[in-house]
Amino acid sequence: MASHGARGRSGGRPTLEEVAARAGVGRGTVSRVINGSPRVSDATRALVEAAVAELGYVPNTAARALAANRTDAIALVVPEPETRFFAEPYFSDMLRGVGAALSDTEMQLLLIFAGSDRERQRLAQYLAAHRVDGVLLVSVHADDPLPDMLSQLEIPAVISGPRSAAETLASVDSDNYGGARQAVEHLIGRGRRTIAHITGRLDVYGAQRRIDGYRDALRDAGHEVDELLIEPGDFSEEGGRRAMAALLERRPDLDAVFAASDVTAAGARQALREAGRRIPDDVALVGYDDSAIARHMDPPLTSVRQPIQEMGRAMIDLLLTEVADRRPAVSRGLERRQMVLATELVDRASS
Amino acid sequence: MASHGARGRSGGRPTLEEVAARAGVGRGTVSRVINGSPRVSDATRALVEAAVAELGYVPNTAARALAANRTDAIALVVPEPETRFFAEPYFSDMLRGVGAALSDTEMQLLLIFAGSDRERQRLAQYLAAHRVDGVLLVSVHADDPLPDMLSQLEIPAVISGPRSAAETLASVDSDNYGGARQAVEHLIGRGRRTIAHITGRLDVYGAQRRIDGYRDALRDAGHEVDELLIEPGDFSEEGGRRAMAALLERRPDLDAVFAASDVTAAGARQALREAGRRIPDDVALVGYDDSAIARHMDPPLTSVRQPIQEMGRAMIDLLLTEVADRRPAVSRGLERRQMVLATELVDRASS
DNA sequence: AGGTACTGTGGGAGCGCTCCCACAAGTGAT
DNA sequence: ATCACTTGTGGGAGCGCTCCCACAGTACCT
Repeated sequence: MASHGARGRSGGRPTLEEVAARAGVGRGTVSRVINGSPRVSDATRALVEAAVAELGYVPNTAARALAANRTDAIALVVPEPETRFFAEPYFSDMLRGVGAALSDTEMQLLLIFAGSDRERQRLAQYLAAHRVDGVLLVSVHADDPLPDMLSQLEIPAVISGPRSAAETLASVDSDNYGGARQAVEHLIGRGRRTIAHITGRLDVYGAQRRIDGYRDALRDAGHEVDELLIEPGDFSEEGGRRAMAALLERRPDLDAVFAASDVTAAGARQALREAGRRIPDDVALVGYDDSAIARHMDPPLTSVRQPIQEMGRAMIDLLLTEVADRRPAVSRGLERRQMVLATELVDRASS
Repeated sequence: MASHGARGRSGGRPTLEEVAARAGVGRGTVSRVINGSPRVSDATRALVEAAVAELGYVPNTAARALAANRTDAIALVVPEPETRFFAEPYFSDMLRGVGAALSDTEMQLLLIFAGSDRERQRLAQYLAAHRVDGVLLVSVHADDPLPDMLSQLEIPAVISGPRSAAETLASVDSDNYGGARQAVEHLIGRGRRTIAHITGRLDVYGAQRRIDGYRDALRDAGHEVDELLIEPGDFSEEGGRRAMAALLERRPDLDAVFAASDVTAAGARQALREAGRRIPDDVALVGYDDSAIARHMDPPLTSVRQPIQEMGRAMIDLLLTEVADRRPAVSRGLERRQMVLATELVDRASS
């Protein structure tokens, strides 16, 4: 049938040249029409479009990539094992936002996991080959070499959750400081007096910002900040349980807890229950993320919602701008592009 | 270290030609080394490899794709909305298996959702542009036009779960018939006498096979098959609930139920509970999929496990063979390639 | 009349590969 | 010595685009 050896004149997919011949114009003109250049008369454009439709012409991506030195693809790099990716609603929401923002584009999204060393290796190779025009980085730890590799290769990148206040990459983040303030102010407003905080991993910038927000909210309300009420966690359930137990031992009189994540709050709840404290009667509990866990907890957990889908959109916006400008924002000496999106407190029965 | 400034003519990435110059050989020879051709002497190979390492050469994928007319990429097409994808462990397991099988390959995996019409449109465009060498199709309904489109475009494809016994595409499936038999034989072995079956969607081939397995297992054990004990479901929880209620009304004396999916079993459990039947004391319950639901049900659900990761691997094996052979298996007139993998009964407290 | 500026168009020159033919050199049978 | 292979190698000819220069045509000045 169709494809024997010599895929000659008319056998395979139509080429630009064939469309040009059909429309009775030159190759350049067809290219202009395909790429939406304004420098084509309406009559010619119509002619070309007809030919394209008749032949069912679809541009050859490889040829375009080779000639134009771009791939029309960006990667969403997840430096976590796949399991984490599927377990945490954060990622799927992010993917949704990114996908939505990309759907009006010709850009294609690649999902790349870099959890294992092996996968890291592959990714490095991949990036070195410049197989994507830009990279979206989510969930990056402070000491990850990935961002630097990206700068080195001059690949535009946007990070969700800057690594520090001095983040050099373009970044999108939710307002961790403000979110923490909301949580604490809410608890104060409910009449709680002794409010503890179980932090996230201390090497995560966002976790630090939440601590800052916690402190400032108390201070601004005229409470003093008792360092004994701050206990480090690590975003995990077990960490939350341990931290809560420690806090209860140290300050049995506490009447509220702000946990740095919903999962942490779940752990804390467990410890509270074991200690015979009722939620919210004895101790009010507020989490962070507004994940499915929060909605299904017993009692449902008051939590700080991050606009994750919107963050995904914002990342794409930033990235596409940089890609269009053909180099990372920082190397153009432009003002650093850091976006911070507002959070929202979702009030449920736990507080 | 490796990459300082003046690399070759223009300062960009090194090309084949530059590697050739550096190694003092011809372009063709370098290409041969890169692609692992045996027709290169060991001495020359060493020379070229050294040059590659020194220059940090990485092949240009676009150029290769253009010249060789292949993309070294395959797509995993999920004709479902993203939400389903993340909700069902089936997909993540599949992805794991596929990823693992692909990790020794140069092949790149693309994850493409085609849940909405819009996404469908994009996918069609994508396939028409031949941007992948092959396609993995999961969760395809009987009337989906996708498989035909693929054949039309002569894109190699492997489907998980054939659409019928006469599936033309290469396919991988678990042994639905055998799995159902295992479930029913298990119930018979436990001394159950009146075993009902809540089916899956009847337009899904696998669901039909499970009904066949149910029937034959009963027959072979000397039981007669009572059609009143077979109630159609649709794989959903609500469907399971409804079906169970209908069965209880019709045959209040039943003492076991084989449900076509864990989710269905969850619905059935609800109906049983409402009717005051205890599990497994009054009615034994067996599901299908061995999903997280099964493990977390109360009581934990006996279920038929499908080797989903292995299925992913098998799909890749089939697909890569077809891709290497450059056209769909069926058009080569080869024996159809249908793989069927064994299932395993996971015995828990519900039976 | 000539000059200048634009708009629309055609087509050459690559982009960096793979494929394949040509050919030199070696090997062994006749 | 001739022929017939085999092995290893070089490099031409594309693959189907984009980029950009050249140039015809038109418009509006001097």
